[in-house]
Amino acid sequence: MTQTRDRMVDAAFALFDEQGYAATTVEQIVERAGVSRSTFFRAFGSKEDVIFPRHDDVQARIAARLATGSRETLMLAVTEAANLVLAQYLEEGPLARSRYRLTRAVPALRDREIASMLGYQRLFRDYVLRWLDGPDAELHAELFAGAVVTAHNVVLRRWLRGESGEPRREFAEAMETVAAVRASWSRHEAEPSGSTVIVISSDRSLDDVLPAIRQALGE
Amino acid sequence: MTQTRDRMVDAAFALFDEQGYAATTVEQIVERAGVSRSTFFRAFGSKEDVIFPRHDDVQARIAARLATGSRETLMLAVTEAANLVLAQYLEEGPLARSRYRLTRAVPALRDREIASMLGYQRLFRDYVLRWLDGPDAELHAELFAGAVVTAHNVVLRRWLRGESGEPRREFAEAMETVAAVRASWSRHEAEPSGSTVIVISSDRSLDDVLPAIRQALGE
DNA sequence: ACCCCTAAGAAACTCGGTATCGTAACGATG
DNA sequence: CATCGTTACGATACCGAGTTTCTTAGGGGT
Repeated sequence: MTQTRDRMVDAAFALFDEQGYAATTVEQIVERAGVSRSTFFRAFGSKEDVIFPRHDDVQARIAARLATGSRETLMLAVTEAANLVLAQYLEEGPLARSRYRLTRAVPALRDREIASMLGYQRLFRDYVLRWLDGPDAELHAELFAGAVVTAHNVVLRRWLRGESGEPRREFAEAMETVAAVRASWSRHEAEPSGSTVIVISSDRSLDDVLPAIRQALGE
Repeated sequence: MTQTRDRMVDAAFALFDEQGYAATTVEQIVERAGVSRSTFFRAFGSKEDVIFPRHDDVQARIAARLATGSRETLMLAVTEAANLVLAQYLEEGPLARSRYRLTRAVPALRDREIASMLGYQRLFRDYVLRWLDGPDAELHAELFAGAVVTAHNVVLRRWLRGESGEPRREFAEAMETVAAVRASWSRHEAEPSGSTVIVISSDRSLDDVLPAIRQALGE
């Protein structure tokens, strides 16, 4: 039953809040939840896993979302996949906040969460790599996936700390920065023609130079 | 003594190679090294730590390198700091290769290594953040630090797999890509004047449009 | 010869995690 | 209705990592 699972999660978080993570034994958790030790380890596998009860879910949902898509919808697919992660945290509400307190206090749990984020990042990277080519495809895929996860984490942490009221919008904005990053190299690998990025130095101001360029392009 | 430490490291890696990580007990390691269990845990703290014997060293050396520097030498400082990590691995030689095999095979160790890399990344981020400002400083610092570590890891993994003969040069090249990424947003926060990045779409070819732009700028 | 400090060993204990076996509930099938 | 397989849970015993505490040996300085 998923009920007993929830009871264990609740008992665990409550005890972690009261006594701290290390000071709480699995014994105490299962006692409060009214189940046996066997049941706990069957459900979670480890004491750490009870902190991230929906991790497998999210991983599966991301994989499902990324299973579709094409080269053109790459950015959209990854953005939506990252949104799945964000949505999961937002949905958890107070539970996510409790976890944040725990992961701030206990290095082992922080590492655990980082590792799970890196799991998502690997999914993104592998997906992106399917649609990239060229000698630096590996580097580009890795940088892009890393940037997406980083953008997500920055926004997520702001929300967890209560500094953000509109995390979804903030994430969308952060992803625009990431998109700019990607644009800075994406042209080098598969010039689709019709559009070009140029970087030039000039000591004239933007307002001064822009009309001249528009005119040159329009000519 | 650092000698007993080395003996334990050698014994541990040898046994991990022979029997695998999980199947090797600390008992067996200390027996082969000719020391007591107490000594092992005093030196390493955990069975996992023996895999990353120089981690604390590197962390300290990076912190020392980053202690100096200014806004202008930011990129140089971080590049050199990342080079310290790369140099440590290259110096370890076969030991680094053994560790790579282990971290590929044992998820717990892979997570452990990822966490240590993220430790470096945090150092980079905090350092970079000292020299950035603006509303998106946090995001930019995080993205930049992440990109540096990612670039390092891509090159390092290529070397660990034996696919790279010149990792130092490859890393320098990868850092050029990272520098380009940074350039794509660094202008937005502290316009130093005299130089501008412009992104424009046009259906004309680069060869066609470039002379026209040069002329417009030179006019 | 004395003291002090550090490195190492010994032994007992806690607790997370695994393996094995037993059993109650339940639906499908004959 | 009886039987069988499956699923979920409990009970017990065991392993091994990591901690704590106490003891011992060396080594260096006053």
